Amino acid sequence: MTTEANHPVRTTEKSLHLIEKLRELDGARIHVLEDELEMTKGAIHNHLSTLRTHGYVIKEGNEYRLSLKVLTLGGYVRSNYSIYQFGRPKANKLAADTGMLVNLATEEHGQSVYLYQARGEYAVNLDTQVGHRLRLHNIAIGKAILAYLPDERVEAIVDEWGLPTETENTITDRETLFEELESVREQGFATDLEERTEGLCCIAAPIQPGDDILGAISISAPTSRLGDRAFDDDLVGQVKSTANEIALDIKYM
Amino acid sequence: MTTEANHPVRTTEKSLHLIEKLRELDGARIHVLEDELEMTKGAIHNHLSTLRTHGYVIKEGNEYRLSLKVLTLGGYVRSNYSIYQFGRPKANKLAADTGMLVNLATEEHGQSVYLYQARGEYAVNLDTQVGHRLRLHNIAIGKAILAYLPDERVEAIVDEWGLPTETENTITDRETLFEELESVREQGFATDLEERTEGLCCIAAPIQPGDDILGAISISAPTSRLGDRAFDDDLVGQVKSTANEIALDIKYM
DNA sequence: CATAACCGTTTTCAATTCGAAAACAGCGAT
DNA sequence: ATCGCTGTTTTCGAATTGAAAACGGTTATG
Repeated sequence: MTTEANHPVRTTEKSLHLIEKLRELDGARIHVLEDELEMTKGAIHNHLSTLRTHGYVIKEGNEYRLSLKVLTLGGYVRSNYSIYQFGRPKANKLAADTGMLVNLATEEHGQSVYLYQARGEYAVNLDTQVGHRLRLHNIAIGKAILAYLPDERVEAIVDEWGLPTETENTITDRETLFEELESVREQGFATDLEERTEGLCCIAAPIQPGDDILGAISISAPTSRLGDRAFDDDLVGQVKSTANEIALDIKYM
Repeated sequence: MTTEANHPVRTTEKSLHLIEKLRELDGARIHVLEDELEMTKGAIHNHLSTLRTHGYVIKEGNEYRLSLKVLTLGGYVRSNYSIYQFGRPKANKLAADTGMLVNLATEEHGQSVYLYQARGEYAVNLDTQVGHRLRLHNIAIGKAILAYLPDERVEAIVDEWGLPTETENTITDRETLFEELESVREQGFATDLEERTEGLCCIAAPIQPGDDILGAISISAPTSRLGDRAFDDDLVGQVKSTANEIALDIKYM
């Protein structure tokens, strides 16, 4: 899967590098960018002015930074995902019913991308936010997605992103991963037992209205809370049926 | 306030036009873009391939569309706003306490940009979403912001965006607007009584940790519900004190 | 089933445009 | 008042873009 343009537009690439760098540095002055990128200050100035004219960049004093235009754009893109449109109200309900943190995510470029979060009364505060991208192998949402992708796709994703260790519970070899995915398919849901974050567990179910997997929904909670309540409240059942409802809404929309 | 680059990078502008168009059309094929933009298909192909290499565009069959990379970027930009960082937990609490829809917004380019929404138990479903941009003159959040901007800034914003009618309650002349803003300053909060949307009312308070106004927080509810509960629950007081808490958190962070 | 129409991709090369370098201007510090 | 630092502007040679045409793959049509 090579995505090299065979006739790349170099000028556009320079602008994109500039955008990346502004993000990385949370804004910067021109002479700083001059050191970071291989461009002269005259060129940087031209690019930044152009991006500014079009509303992508804001200048405060001599500091340039990305504007909220990207947030606006991102909102538009997100609103086209049926899993977001139909999943949002269901995620709200699941959060209200369980009191937990509910996540809605899809797959892009072999990563999970968080589309929405709903917070119940006792929702944990996590490092994950809308737009964040995580690897798929060590989170419940990720494994719920991987389980319903073709094997060769999973192989390619593991090739690209690896199986890096995050906690002592992280799955780090392919064989174990494929066994796990098989058991996800048998059970219809995936779990994350402190595989990415110490003390945090998740339960996820796939959202699959047709042949293709569109994403997954999960609940996250501290290990103690999930352990206590998982069976009493049939949390697994709630997550699975929410995922099913979303899938049905999408299928017959 | 002219933001014309005096040496614009035309190639970058072409890519940006392409991005805008993809957003507008929610994705498109090359020959459609050829009709919409003044570019040949060869050029469009080069630009799209370049944007794709860098992850901004996705190709599905022969259809090109914007990827979630912009959502990711937008998330990073948003997380740099202190009003978001500190306002998010407070907005969650206000939503839980009042059961309503809570909005957090800032100003950019003379518009309001929604940074966050928190949903209480009885929150209305609205057309506003994170990232959306609205005019300032006919929403509570907007007037709460305008009231604490310098007069000449307000004038400039009205010059740029006008005071278009949305409902019969919309303020449409400058004099009334400035009177309203004066009363917002006296009272320390702003209201929207069906000025943008029939049947919807809002209460907003400014977030101003220092000399500059950073944004505002509001609650939205159907006219009937707000009317019933506004006085009983001292909703105005709750919104104002939440705004104050956020401002203090930011000031002494 | 053959053929045509259509459309995305590639190639070539002339015209455009970009940006390196240098000069300028504005601000802050000394 | 002067110097130094940086952002902006200008100029013009060099790099790159993209118009046009050819190609090739896919879908529609007779």
